[in-house]
Amino acid sequence: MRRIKPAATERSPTDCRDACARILAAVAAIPRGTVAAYGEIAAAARLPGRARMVAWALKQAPPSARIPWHRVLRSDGRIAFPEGSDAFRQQVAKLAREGVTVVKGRVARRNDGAKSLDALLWGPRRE
DNA sequence: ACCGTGACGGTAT
DNA sequence: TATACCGCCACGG
Repeated sequence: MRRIKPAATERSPTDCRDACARILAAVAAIPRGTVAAYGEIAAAARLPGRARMVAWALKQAPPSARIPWHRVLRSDGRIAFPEGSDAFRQQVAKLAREGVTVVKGRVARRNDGAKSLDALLWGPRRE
């Protein structure tokens, strides 16, 4: 596991060392072609209520870690970046390459699939 | 130590 | 459905 941050922040039980590792692992576990919400990842990383920390972890993660960050969306299925921004377009492109389409900043419902966004988005997750 | 700022989320309006 | 608020937590000024 790579060093996430210099010693400065590694002092409290809530610091990055373990939490961050779990977060990145959770994101890496999202199946290709599916997506998950920041809050979902936080919960999976045993950090309920700390969705913002997921965003932070992804931001500071080096590209070399190859984390599938594009599979992480807001709980309402919308892209977290401002529409039109570089990151926004990049995420849409990456998702499209996995068969996930985005309309107006929000992940589109699968034509024949689930009736609700949740069923589509989180469907692959075990029940 | 205080405070504003987020790749957030849930509830109320 | 779309906003507005407020709770959340780590960072940086």
